[in-house]
Amino acid sequence: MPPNPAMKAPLHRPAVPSWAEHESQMTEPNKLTHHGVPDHQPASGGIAARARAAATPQYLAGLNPEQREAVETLDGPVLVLAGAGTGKTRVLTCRIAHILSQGRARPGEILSVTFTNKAAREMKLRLGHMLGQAVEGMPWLGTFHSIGGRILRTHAELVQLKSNFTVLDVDDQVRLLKQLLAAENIDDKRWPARMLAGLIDGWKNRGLNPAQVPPGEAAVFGNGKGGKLYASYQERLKILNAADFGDLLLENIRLFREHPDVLRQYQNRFKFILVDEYQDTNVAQYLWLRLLSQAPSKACAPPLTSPRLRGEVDARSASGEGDSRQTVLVEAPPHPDPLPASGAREQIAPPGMTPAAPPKNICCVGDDDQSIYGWRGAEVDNILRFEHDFPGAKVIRLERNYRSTGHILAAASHLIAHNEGRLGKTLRTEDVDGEKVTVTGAWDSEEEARAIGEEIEELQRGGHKLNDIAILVRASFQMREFEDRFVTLGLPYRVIGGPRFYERAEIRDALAYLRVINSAADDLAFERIVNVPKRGLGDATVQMLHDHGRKRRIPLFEAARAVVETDELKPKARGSLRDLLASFDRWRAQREVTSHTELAEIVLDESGYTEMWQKDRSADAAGRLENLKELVRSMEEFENLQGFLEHISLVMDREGSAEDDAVSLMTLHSAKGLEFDNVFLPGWEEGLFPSQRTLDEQGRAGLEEERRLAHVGLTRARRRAKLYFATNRRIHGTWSTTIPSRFLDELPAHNVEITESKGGSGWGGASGYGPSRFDNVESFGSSYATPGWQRAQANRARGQSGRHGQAGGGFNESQSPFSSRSDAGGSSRSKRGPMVIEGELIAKSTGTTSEFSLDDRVFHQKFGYGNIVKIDGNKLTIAFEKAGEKKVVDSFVERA
DNA sequence: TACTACTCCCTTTTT
DNA sequence: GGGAGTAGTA
Repeated sequence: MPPNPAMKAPLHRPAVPSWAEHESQMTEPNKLTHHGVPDHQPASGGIAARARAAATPQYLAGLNPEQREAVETLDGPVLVLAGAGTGKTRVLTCRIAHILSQGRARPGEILSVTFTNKAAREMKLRLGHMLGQAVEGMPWLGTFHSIGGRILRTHAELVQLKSNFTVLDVDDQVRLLKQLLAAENIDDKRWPARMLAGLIDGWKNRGLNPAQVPPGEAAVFGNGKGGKLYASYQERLKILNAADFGDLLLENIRLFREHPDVLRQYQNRFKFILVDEYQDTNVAQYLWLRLLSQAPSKACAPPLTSPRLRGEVDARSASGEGDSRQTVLVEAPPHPDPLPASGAREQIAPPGMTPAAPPKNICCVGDDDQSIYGWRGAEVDNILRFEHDFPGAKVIRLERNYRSTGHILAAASHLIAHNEGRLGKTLRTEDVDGEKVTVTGAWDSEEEARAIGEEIEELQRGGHKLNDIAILVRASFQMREFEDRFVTLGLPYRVIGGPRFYERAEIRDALAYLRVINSAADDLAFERIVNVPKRGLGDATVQMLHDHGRKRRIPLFEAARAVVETDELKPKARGSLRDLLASFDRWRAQREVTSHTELAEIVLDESGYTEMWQKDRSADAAGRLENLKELVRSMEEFENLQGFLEHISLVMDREGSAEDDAVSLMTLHSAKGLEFDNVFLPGWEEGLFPSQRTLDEQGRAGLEEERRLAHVGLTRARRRAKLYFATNRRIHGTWSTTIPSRFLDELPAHNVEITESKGGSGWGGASGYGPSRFDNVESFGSSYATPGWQRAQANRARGQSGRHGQAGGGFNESQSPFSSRSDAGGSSRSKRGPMVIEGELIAKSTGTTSEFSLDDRVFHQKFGYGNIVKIDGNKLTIAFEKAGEKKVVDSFVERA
C-alpha cells in the first residue's frame, strides 16, 4: 500500500516561470469563459460592462451578500473577519477569480499567501475547479515561506547567499548551535542549544536581526552571550550558504530595506495581495506584507528611504532602545515583561500614510477568535488593529455559519464571549438546533477512552462513517490512550499531525547525501551522514575534520580530502573515509549522466544506507524503507536535483490517505480549518485544558488563547460535539485528581446536556454538575454484537490492523479485545482481565488453529521480528527481539 | 568506537 | 511512564 499517495500530486514544482507563456493569453478577454467564469472586456466600460453587471457571474451566484461584498470590493484595503465555517476559503478563491475575470490583474500580479502548504494547495485546487488550468499560472500563491524563499533565491547575492542555498530544518539548526556553544565554552547542559534555537526563532518571528534584539533580552541566554551567539549563528549560516525558516522572511525584509529598487519591482508587480489566516501573522510577516503593500514609489519617495517609514519599521522591530514591544491593543493582559506598554504601535502606522502612498489592494482574511498560535509569535494584534494600520480599510464580517447546528454554535459563541480582547462577531446559523452539546464525566482517562470508543461504535452502528468522526485533544500525550483503546477494539484510526515526512530520520539522512552531492560545502549534511551507516568514523574523526576545517577555513568535505592524504587518522578510519570521498566523487560524476531519481537510488544503494535498514530488525524498518521509496518517487515531480532540494524542505508534507474509513485523532491545533460531523473533545479539565502552563506563563492572555482553542474545537463539529472530562488522569506517570475545566462552566446551560456516563465512579460536585456514579458497567464488556468484535474478526481474516497498515494491532494481556471487561466503579483498577477467560473466548470464537508452527520467525507491525515460542489455537506467544515476549493473535503477524 | 545504563523532563507546531 | 539524550564502560 502506498503510504503516502497524497504526496505525489501536490508537491510544488520548481518555480519555473511557466506563466510567462500563458500571460499573453490572459489579455484575451474570453480566455476564462469555459469553466463558468464569464468573459469580460478589459476595462472598457460601456455596454459590455453593463451587460456584465446585469448577469451575475456564476462564481458569484452562490455567495451571500457579505461574502459577495468581500469578493467584489477590490479597491483599497479590506479586512474580512470570517468566523468559523463562514466560507472563508470560498471568499478568497472567488475573489481571485473575480480579479482575473474582471481583467484587473493577471495571475502573475496577484500575491496570495497562506500559512500552510495544505491551505495553498486547497486554494489552488479550488481555483482550478473555477478557472480550469489557469491556476498553473498562479505563481505567487503559496506560503509566506515558500514565496519569501523564492524571492530570496532570485536575489540571493544581495543578502550574501548563493541562489542554491540550503534551507535548514530545526535539527540542522540545533546541531549548528551546539557547535557554536562549544566554541564559546558554554555548558550546553545549562544552556541547551534547543533553547537558543527557540530564542532565535522568536527574535526572527519578531523581525529582529542580531543588532536589534534588546540587550536585556539577548543577555538572558548563556550568561549574556545570547546576542553574540545569534550574530555568529547568522555568520555561520552565510558561510554554509544556508538559511533557516525565519531567514526566509527576515532576510527578505532586509533585502527589501537595503535594496529599494528590488522592493519597488515587487510592489509594481503585485496589484493585489491576499492573506489567509491573518490572525496568525507574526511581526516579521506583518512587516513583509507592509513593505509589499505600499504603493510603488512613483507617487512618493522610495518607501524605505522615507524617514517616516523607516521609523515605522524600526519601531516595529525594536532597535534595541528598550521600547521594543508592540503594546497589546485591547487591554493589555498582565505581562511578565516590564517593557513600557506605551504607544510603540502608534508610530507604526501614522495616519498620514495614506495620502502620499495609498495602500495597495490588500485583502486580509482572518478570525481573531481562532488565533491560537500566539505562543509561536503570532500577533492577534495585527488583526485587531488592521483598520488602524490600513486607513480607510473596509471591514466585512462574515457571521453566517454554514457548518454547525444551532446548539453547537450557541455553545461556541457563548464560550468565546468570555474573551475580552476580540473584535466581536456573532455567528449565526439557519440550521436546525440539532443535538445539544454533551458533557460527560469519566472516572479516569482510561475510562474516558473506553466511553468514547463505545460512542464511536454506537455511531458506527447508526451508519456513520468513521471519516466523519474526530477526536481532538489538547496535548498529544492524550492520544496514546485512544490509540491503545482503538488498537484493542480494532477500530481504524489515523493520527493527523505528528512528525512530518521530511522530518523523519531516514528522509533527512537521504536528503543529507543528496545535499552533499549538490553542495560540498554543506557541512551539516556531511556531518549527518559521515557515519551513517556506521563506517567507524566516530566523534573523534569528525572532531578532527572540524579542527582542520576551521584552521584552514574550508568545508568539512574538503578537510576530509586533505586529511586522508595524511596519516593523522588510524588506517581503518582513513580507509573508510577515503572510500566515502571516492563515492561522493563518483556520484557527482554520475549526476551529469543519470537522472536525479536514478542517482538517488544509486546513492542510497551504494552508500549502504538501504542495506542498513534492511538489516535493521526493529519494527519500523520496513516503513522507513517504504518512505525512502516514496522519497525517490516524489523526486520525479522535479526537474533536477537542485530543484528538488530547493523545495523539499518547504513544501514536502505528508497527508494521511483519506481513502480508508478511519477515525481522525489529532490535537486541537491541527484541527483548525477542518470539520467533522461528530467531534469528541476529551480532557476538559483544569490544568490540562486550559493548560496550567499557559496560564502560568501567559496569564490572562494565555487563558484567552486557550478559550479560543476551545472555540476552535467546538466549531469543528457539524452535528455533534461531545465533551469529556476525567476525574483522575495520569500526568507524567503519576495519577492525579483533576477538576472539570472552567470552560465547561462557561457553556450555556440551555445548549448543553450533562450525560450520565455509563460507568465509573464519582467526580465531585465541584463544577456544579453534581455527583454521579458510574456503575452500569456491562456495556463495556465484550459483546459479540459490537462493531469492534466484528472488525476484529474481519481484521483477523484480512490479517491486518487499523492504522494505515502501519502501527499494528495485536495485543498482550493488558490490551486484549477480549479482556476489556471494565472493573470501573472501584478505585482498584486492575488492568488485565483474567487470562483464562480470554483464552476460552478466543478458542471459542475463532475455532481455527494457527497456520504457524513453533519457532517460526515472524514479523509484527508494532513489535518487530520474533520467534514463536508457544501456540495456543490462533494465539501465539512470540519472543520479540526488541519488544520481549508478547501474546499476539496470529492474524497480526506475518511470516518473516 | 559502540553499546548500555541512568537521568531528566515532560503543551500546542508551521515553515 | 517513557523517550531522548548523555555518561560511562567494554
